[in-house]
Amino acid sequence: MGFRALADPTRRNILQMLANKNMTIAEVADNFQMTRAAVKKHLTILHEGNLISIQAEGRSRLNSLNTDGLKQVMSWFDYFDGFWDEHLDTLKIEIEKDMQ
Amino acid sequence: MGFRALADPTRRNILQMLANKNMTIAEVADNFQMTRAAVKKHLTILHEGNLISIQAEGRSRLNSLNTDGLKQVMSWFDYFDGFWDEHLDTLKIEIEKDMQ
DNA sequence: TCAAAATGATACCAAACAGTATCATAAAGG
DNA sequence: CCTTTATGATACTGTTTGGTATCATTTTGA
Repeated sequence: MGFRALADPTRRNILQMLANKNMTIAEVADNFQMTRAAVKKHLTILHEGNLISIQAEGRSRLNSLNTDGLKQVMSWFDYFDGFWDEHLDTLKIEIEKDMQ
Repeated sequence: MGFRALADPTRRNILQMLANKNMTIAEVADNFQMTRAAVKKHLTILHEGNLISIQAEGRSRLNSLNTDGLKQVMSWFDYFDGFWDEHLDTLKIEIEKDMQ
């Protein structure tokens, strides 16, 4: 699953950047302190996690969000859909607060 | 963020188990091959990621899902809400397929 | 065609991680 | 009390990860 790709804050940051604009490796790297090679590794991991697409254009690679991959990760949480209704933890806490 | 806690498949598995039933450490460990100590480490990481709550009961610890933490992680994806509308990648692909 | 630009690839390192093994506590039950 | 049960804590190990440094490859433009 793409969850491993989401574990690193730099990679989550990259995804948010790519939501606003498709960027080459160099462009992405400009937004970080680390070397371009390190950024490229992150992009590779994001690609392996199906969270971004990489399109070759001449000598550069244009990175863009992979909608399907993101949605697929999000859909993991669907498993808990039934849970939200059954266990209203937050509500219970609020009620207990009121009773004090 | 709790994303790191979600990176490991064992931990995602544990969360799904806890969605059905609150369990002690030993109970959770019964569902895996690894040692109880290893499972407990995973539970600790899940707790640090605010994805589960641990309630002491006598000499045992009852682990349960932390609704708030889960929702918080899910809400990270809200950042991309606007993206789904603007970039209909999947739709575009389908149209291109039809035109062939 | 040659140098710069963009990336690929690889070796390397320190830190983090998953897991085991082992011993120490704490609480229940008899 | 004493033993069992459930957990805490720690040391140790192999692997992965995030990052750098370095060199190779490909494309572009003068």
